[in-house]
Amino acid sequence: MLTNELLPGRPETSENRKNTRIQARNREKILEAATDSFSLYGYRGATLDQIAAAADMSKPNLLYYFPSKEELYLTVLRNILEIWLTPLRELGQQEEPEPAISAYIDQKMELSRLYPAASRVFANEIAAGAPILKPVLDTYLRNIVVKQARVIRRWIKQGKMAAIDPYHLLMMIWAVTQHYADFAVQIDAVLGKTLDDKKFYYQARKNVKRVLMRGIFEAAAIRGNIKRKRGNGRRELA
Amino acid sequence: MLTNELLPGRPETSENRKNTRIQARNREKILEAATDSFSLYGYRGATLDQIAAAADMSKPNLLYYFPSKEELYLTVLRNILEIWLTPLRELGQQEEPEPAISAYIDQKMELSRLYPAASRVFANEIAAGAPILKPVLDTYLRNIVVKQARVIRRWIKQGKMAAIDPYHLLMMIWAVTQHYADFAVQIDAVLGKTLDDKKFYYQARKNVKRVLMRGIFEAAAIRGNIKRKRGNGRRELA
DNA sequence: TAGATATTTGACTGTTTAGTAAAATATGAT
DNA sequence: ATCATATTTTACTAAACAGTCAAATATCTA
Repeated sequence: MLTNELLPGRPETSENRKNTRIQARNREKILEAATDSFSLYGYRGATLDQIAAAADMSKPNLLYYFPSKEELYLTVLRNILEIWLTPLRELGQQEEPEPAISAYIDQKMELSRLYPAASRVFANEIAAGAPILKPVLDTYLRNIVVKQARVIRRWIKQGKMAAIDPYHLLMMIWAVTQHYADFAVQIDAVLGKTLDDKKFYYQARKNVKRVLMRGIFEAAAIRGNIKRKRGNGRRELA
Repeated sequence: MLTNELLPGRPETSENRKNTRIQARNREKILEAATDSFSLYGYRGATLDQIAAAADMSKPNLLYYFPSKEELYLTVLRNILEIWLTPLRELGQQEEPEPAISAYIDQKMELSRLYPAASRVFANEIAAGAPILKPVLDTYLRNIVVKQARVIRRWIKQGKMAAIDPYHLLMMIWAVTQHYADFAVQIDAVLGKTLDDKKFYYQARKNVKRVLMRGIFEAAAIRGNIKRKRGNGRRELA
């Protein structure tokens, strides 16, 4: 697993993990309960008593599977990172920007639908100053983003999309798609809908893509950019 | 103050608040420290000891000004609501959509720049299931949003903007603008910049508006919408 | 079925938490 | 300066917290 190296603590290996059915089932139950608790209350606000109760076992039993609250949190974060980074790595591997960005938005929306609690754990970790993830963001995430930004910049130079700064473009996509998970309660309060509602999910995705894709690929903007870009030699965008 | 009625607890009145200079100064110091703490750790994760230390006073002294942790949190939330709802109320009061939405995005970006910690407290409250704000979201926020959505729908019918569902449109604006506050640490880790950097702030705003405004006001999309809308009598958008 | 090992739990510890009580100190008006 | 009142602090409580320990129970293998 790639993310094993990205975070401290003792990752799962065949040596320190007993591979019984009970182990697998209970670890899964605990991780689910922990993701929910951390997503609601953050690392400090979540309690092992509560997580243990939600996983239907005693606290010492939970600590039999995860030696400490921090180790449990690290495991949750590792899983989230794995899920979150995969689509981003694939973004720049495609030839044409339109299907690439369209697919990326689809994937991010799907993640918000499938793992809303995980999204909130991530958001919480960032809001808390990323005490655990900071080193990963500084190095690993940064590298991926820089790489994807280069690809996007090439697409812009080729006149295939509007001259949007790649970094802000990526952040906008993250912001909009993750919003549906992170602010699900607010959306539910105002509209009475969540992404679990299929119709609402498709409607959200359609509107998001309509605005973003038009904003990025509007013909006039692309032509205008090429003309302007010819005039000066600056590499900096936006 | 409008938001006094929106949340429970004892709001500030001239009767229960002594209007001395010391009161005003210390209450302000406490609210600043509390906003920081709540933004980092959420309601449950924040501690009065820490807040008191950050405000340079003993915990009992803090409790002299705010009778409980919850009352302190309520006061912080009340301030945030006041700041956050004002621009939204003004959005639909203008005649033309383009300057209205443009100004709204500007205002939201400005709030993210000026009050990033407040933005994170709000995000945290929502992520935690909005235990306090739920009633406000269900009624007050919902009413404002429904009202603004009606105005936006009228603009669309008049062919002044593309047929984006007003609710999703508002959420996209919230998502993108608040992202710069809520994920400031991530942005700083990847780009080495925050909204405190003036150049970065203007660059962020320019790119955000470029994508969103084009997505909403692209000429072809608006014309296309009018033609389509003429064909059928459906009111539902998107 | 017996023995070894894996799993689970009740009872506990030391620490941190929100909040209290009462006394000490500072401030402002006369 | 004096007194009433406002502010601050020290010492405390009860509950909640992460984590330990040893004993009890379940499961698996021979």
